[in-house]
Amino acid sequence: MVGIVDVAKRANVSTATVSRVLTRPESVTEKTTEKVLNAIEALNYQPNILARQLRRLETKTILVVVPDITNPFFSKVLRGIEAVAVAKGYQVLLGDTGNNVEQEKGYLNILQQKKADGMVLLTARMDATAVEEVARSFPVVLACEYIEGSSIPTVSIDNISAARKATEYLIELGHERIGYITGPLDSVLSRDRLKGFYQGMARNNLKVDPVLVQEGDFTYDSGFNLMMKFFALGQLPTAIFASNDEMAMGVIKAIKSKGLKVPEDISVLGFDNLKFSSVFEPSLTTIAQPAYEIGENAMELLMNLINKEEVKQEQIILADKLVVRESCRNI
Amino acid sequence: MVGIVDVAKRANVSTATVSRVLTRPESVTEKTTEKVLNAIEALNYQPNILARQLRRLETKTILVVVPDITNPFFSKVLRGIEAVAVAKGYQVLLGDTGNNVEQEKGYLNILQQKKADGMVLLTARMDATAVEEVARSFPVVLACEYIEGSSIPTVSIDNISAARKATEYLIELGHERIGYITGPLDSVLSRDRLKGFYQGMARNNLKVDPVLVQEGDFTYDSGFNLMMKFFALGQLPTAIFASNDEMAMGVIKAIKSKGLKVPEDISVLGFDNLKFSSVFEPSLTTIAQPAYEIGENAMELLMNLINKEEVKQEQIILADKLVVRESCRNI
DNA sequence: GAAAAAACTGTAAACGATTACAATCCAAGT
DNA sequence: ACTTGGATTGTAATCGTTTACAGTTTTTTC
Repeated sequence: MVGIVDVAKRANVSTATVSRVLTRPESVTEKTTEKVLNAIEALNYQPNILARQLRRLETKTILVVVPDITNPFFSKVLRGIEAVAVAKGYQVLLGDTGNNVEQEKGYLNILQQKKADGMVLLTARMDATAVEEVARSFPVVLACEYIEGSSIPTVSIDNISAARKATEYLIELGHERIGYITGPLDSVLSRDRLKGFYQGMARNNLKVDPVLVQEGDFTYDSGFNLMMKFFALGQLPTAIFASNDEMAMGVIKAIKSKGLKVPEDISVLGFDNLKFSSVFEPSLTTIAQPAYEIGENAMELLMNLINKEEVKQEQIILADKLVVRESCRNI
Repeated sequence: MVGIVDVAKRANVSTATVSRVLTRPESVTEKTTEKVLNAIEALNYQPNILARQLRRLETKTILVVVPDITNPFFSKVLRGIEAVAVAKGYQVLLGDTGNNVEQEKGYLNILQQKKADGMVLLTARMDATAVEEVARSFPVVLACEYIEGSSIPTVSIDNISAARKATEYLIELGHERIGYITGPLDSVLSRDRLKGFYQGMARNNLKVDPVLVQEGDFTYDSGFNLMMKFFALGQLPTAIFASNDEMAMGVIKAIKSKGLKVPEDISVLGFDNLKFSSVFEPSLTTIAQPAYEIGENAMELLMNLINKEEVKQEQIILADKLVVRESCRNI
């Protein structure tokens, strides 16, 4: 292994000078710079980042905790994060929890052990106090999710208003008997969307039939199964609002499997605007989240925290958008 | 920041002992262990991993270079990698290249600078010699892709035989005039699948019409556009083999847009078996790759390299599978 | 040309753990 | 009681950089 001392020896300078050539070239003569660079070249020297990190007490690494990397929505957020991270000279350490709360907790340690300079959480199902505890001493930002009553910086859309908007869109189309399929209710995000649904109904003086509100888990299968459950119960709604696109697709498949048509017989509305949602038949009317931008913003927020710059805005709310396609129509 | 010396002081032992309690508890008395643990507890001490890493010259981190994390196939491979990585006490550093060859090269440095103990590449479009150079001094394994004539350990399916098998399936169904849409031809993987297609045709004494072989880039749009090109050229094939599912969907959309039906008028075959492929209408007949297992195997191979264990098998070929659904039928 | 200022370079102490080696302790064997 | 040897523990070197501070050289100024 060739180290800085080897370079220093070969170039006939001190290790300090070598280090300076690498980190603050303007502080050293052109002549010495050249000598040093030659030596580096000749020896094919690569500084050991670990040593630098230890000395500087920073890792230039951030940890991203994702509930499921396989979910295209999250991977898009992740990409936004990664893009600005590398632009700022940071690397991304990946923490996929597989939707497992225990693993989620485990990743908190990585921060405390100084293996990363900061963390962005795309999931916050674990003990809120544990997160807050860590956030007190280390840079942490939440993306997509948030923790109620916490002051941890957050970037997300306004799930409540988005769901309300979508619900009211269905109501405008003349639907009154609307079914709703939630995400897992241990996440605030799911609860917020549900809240938005209730608000939309209430504002228009419509009653929500409790049997038409069912808890799913964001998977295609749960959408399919819950729709089948609606069929089994008799009493169909005229429209279904599924709290993500994947479940919406399951719902539609279930409807088709009964020989009915979407949107002619039942309208279906999704949430996320996956790439595939426009390809699906019928193409999905859905709420689009700016996934990539959420990632970018989260990372920028984190950079501010890490650099102890003033954080102007602690809660960034990005705009969502209702994308109207074919899966909903007036009654 | 509370360090090991603080703990040592409070427990009235040396730093060496504290370290031992943490790393080899069996080498220290029960009584002292307890004292130390108490002190650790009281001070809420977390060892600084950087320091340990520097001393041990290992990072317990591996780098995964992915062409596009947003692609569900790659994210599934990644998940397989991550799962065995964390099981073995390693973390995953993510390198998304955005299909950009320059960025790909950049990630090689991370290894050389010792920020990771090893690397798995899910893409190998860059200069083969550069990769080999790095692989000589550091643990590297390739997954999905491979480098021709190189001895870098690899895990993938046999793309040639898989594509040949798929082609022959179409031929069995009676198709003779078959179109093929390749992936980007700067990747071996794409060239292999193309080779398999040619082989399948040749074995059955069928001529390949050169205009029916077009280069795509694995995106939905390229599938759509190339199919439209086939229409524009007149002279339609009776079946299209697209070298991934996303393009196959584009192809099908294009066919439908012309008022034709799949598979009644034209059969379409894909490759990858994405989650959505079974939901798509018609559901796709396709080649299934064991994405998760590829990831697992790659990581296990890498572990062997890192631990300098003997690597029994340098090239692991996993089984692919033709999944027959609705998008192809006999002529 | 000497003094002062500026620019550059070198010495050595960090960073915070691990671990080779030395020192000590303690029980068992004589 | 006195070795002996194994089990614990402590001392201090070490990993490979960065950087405060000191020392040296060069440039500027009068």
